[in-house]
Amino acid sequence: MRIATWNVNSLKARLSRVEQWLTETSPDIVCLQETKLSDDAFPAMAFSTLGYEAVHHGEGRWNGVAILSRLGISDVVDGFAAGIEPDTEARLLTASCGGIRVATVYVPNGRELGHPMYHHKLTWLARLRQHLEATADSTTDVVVCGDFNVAPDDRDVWDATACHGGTHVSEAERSALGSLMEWGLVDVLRLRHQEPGLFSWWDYRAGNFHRHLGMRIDLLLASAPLAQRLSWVLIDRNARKGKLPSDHAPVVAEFS
DNA sequence: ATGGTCGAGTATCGA
Repeated sequence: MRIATWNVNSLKARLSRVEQWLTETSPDIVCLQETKLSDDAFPAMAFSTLGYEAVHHGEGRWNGVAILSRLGISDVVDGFAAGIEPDTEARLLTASCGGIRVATVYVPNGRELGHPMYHHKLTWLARLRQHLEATADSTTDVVVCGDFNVAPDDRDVWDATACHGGTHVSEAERSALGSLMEWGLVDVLRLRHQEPGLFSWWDYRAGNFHRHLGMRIDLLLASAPLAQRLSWVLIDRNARKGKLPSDHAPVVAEFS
């Protein structure tokens, strides 16, 4: 079973590249973020043609998340589970696909340290943990993947000194991500690859991609029993190259 | 020269 996550930075602008990538990569389950589409504008037919059922939770101009599956889709939840303070934005979508509880997440960026949106980011991550507690239990295989807007440790940024003092690397953000993972999730890329410099996002500006100035902020987290079935995992840098790329590369993992 | 580019939409804002 092959599972992928990709922040596409506008599915409208990226559709032809996404279609091409799906054909080449053949994932069974795909989590998308930043579709920037309303539900009405979501191109379900394009994915159906490629063999995917799809669900989308969007708002139009910003945010927007989707799940594509070749293994069926059921028990869909838009946003946080009942009983948790609702999100005013479309950043979370959960569904069951082929026996796995799958959540696609687009964590708030945070803007800058101390900004109201930074505090919102921290509480959002705490609510995501509550959501997992409400929507899955220890007997369920779970995947939580997407754009976390947090680099888990200093190996995950091009220069820890240069990044210090900004968002994505603060202790509070890393701690909030850690709390989420303590629910019982494993960062599967680090099961196979320990080296620094494995990035999933590069700013469009200043030729950062070609200068290797990036961060690993797109994570594929799996519950421990599922993580033990990991066959391989990679970040597909090739998808960041060429014409009209997203500023994020997909992360793909294969489970036996 | 302390920016640099995208994508939303059409003036700026968000990332």
